[in-house]
Amino acid sequence: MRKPTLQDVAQAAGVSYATADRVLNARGNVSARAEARVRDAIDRLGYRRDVHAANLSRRRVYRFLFLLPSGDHSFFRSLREAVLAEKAGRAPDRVAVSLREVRAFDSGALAEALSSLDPDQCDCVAFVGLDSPAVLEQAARLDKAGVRVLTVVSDAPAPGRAAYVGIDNTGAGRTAGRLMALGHTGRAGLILPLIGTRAAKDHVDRLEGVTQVLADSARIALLPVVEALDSPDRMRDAVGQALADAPGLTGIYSMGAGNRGLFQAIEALDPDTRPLVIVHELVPHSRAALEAGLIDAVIDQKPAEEIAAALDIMRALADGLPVPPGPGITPTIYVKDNLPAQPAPGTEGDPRK
Amino acid sequence: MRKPTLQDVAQAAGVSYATADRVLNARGNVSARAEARVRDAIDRLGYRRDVHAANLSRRRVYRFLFLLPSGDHSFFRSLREAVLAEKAGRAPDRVAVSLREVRAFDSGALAEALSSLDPDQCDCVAFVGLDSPAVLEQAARLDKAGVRVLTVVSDAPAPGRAAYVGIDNTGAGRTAGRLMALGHTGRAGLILPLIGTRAAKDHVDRLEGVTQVLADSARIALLPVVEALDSPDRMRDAVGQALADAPGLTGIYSMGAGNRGLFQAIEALDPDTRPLVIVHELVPHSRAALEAGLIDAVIDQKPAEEIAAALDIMRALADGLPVPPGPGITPTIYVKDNLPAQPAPGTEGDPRK
DNA sequence: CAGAAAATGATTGACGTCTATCAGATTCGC
DNA sequence: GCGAATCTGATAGACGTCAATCATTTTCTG
Repeated sequence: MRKPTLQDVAQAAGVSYATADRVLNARGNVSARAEARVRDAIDRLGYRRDVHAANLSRRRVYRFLFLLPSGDHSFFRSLREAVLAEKAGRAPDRVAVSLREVRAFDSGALAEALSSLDPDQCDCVAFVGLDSPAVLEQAARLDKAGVRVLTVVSDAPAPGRAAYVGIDNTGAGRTAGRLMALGHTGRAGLILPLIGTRAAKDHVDRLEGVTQVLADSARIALLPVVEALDSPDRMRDAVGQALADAPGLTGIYSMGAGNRGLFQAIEALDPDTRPLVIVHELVPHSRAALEAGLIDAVIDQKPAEEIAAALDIMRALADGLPVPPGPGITPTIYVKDNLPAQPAPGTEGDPRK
Repeated sequence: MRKPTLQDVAQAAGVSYATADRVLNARGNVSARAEARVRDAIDRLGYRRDVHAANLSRRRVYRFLFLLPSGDHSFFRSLREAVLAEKAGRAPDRVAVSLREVRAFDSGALAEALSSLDPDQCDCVAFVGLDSPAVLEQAARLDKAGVRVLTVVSDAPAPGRAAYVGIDNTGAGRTAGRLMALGHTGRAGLILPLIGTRAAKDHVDRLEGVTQVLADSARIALLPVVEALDSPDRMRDAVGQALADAPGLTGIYSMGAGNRGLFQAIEALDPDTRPLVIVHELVPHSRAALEAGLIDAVIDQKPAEEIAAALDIMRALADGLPVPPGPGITPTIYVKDNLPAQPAPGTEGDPRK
């Protein structure tokens, strides 16, 4: 009743251990007949290779690399922190995670970083997708060289890309729209959509989503989109301007970053009549604004979960297993009352013994 | 630069492998001096025991048991399904998960099940907490006998209970209240609170939460609480009654189960003027109601994540590690647009090769 | 049918740890 | 300082797999 070993398989197949091993590890020099018998025995016995024993024997270490945007955007920072946190936690499982930073939104730099990657030093790379020919080409090259490639946060339609881990941004935009509509039950509204840049696919997708949902409701109108380039200063000015121009403003939906400026503008308003505000990404500033009642909801893509899910998939890819399905990452809605416990700073890592 | 082995530690400490092993595994018969030298070497080298090699050698299998409520409540069913799904996925990691069903809310049955547990057959049990002396006593007994004990979904203040995995239900109730308030921006409201039973702590906690938040807003009033005992029929009747009695009803918050009856009652109303509806737990019925636009939001405690988190903790407990912090489970808000992809039925498990 | 090529079996030493045994060394009580 | 108790070192065989070698058998080729 014990789990069958390869020895058992060999015996059941009527071949030697060596032959069973040759089949299992595709070493060649096996007759079709013997291979069939072994495969059959594997099925019959329900044999599963003991990955841990195997990894022990071959001294295997999984080498995974994250190429993530540098810069001090809080969201990218939390992505990078999530990687470092996982790094410590996965070490006992023979997973060596490393992190390299590349200039944000710079497809040239990303392609360069990918091209300098030695396929013998890395089993799997993950990066934030950028739709550029050079990037796609490098992804294909790595795939051919035996390095599994996956995208996170934002997809890139590279042919060799084995998986994407991230949220559906159109859905996230629709979610924001749904909340806006909820906040306008029984009354008319005028909403200001703030975007970082039209060049960012995720921002555009969110815009499309919110537009879809709000188009349904005749009473809610959208002002023209303002591009604030993820800059707090521009953001503050743009919001000030909009509030002055449109006194009847009832909602603000910010699809990009740089929300610090937005919060400053709102702080100046009467809390009882301020517009309904929804922003993206739970970072220290947005969390504080939510707790202070300056804003109403934050839509988050849970970077820590994203990284964890990516690592699980990288692991499966490296072992040659099918990518586990999993429900994908769904955007989460935070209000003041369902915030996760504040992680104590510096508590990550260092699990003794 | 390789990871140090116990052999390296022994050498660095100037003792034999056998002595280092005696220290590491607390086998006794070691002088204080030798022990100190070994401990020091462990620290200096940053030695970590290779758990996988150790488990291989000692043929260890983690035996974890979930005692979960039986019955066909969708929520309990999804809990049980989550356990079965994890069971397959964790087998390669030497984790043997088993599931036993006990009558829901029956503390006698739970205590009985706990008492019949053989400490030699199980490393860790998880159950849905019930605050009864018999249950607490059994938890303490098991803890003494070396079986780690944790509660899920609902806590029990047992002294031996090593961890609780579940959401903060007061927070969940507040979250619902916040959404209700959002849906009543700029207008007055009258809300019907539906509860399963006052005997269930989680229901009462949610009620307290929603009351807290709505007390702040002078324009929103709460009707007297209706106990529907998680029964669809009672639920339907209660809602029908309330709609007749209070034509100005603008919101319904259902804190318990049996929402099928609620959905039936709402289906009969004019979709444009129906009250705002919030329920708990994303199960097939509530999901369908959300997709159909019958209700506005579902607050979910993510049973699959809860089980996964519980298993991670059980594993850590069994290895004698400190319980990893982790942000706990926060209740998630689902609207029509951020629903997880429907898991294809029967796709779980059976990962070949 | 001989010779070459291909397939198979048998075996061995890792990997890092556990568990056990046994002989030898050190310390202790008295 | 003698026997007993305690401590220490050395070693060996597992666990399930990998990777390699070598001898042998079978099959193919012409």
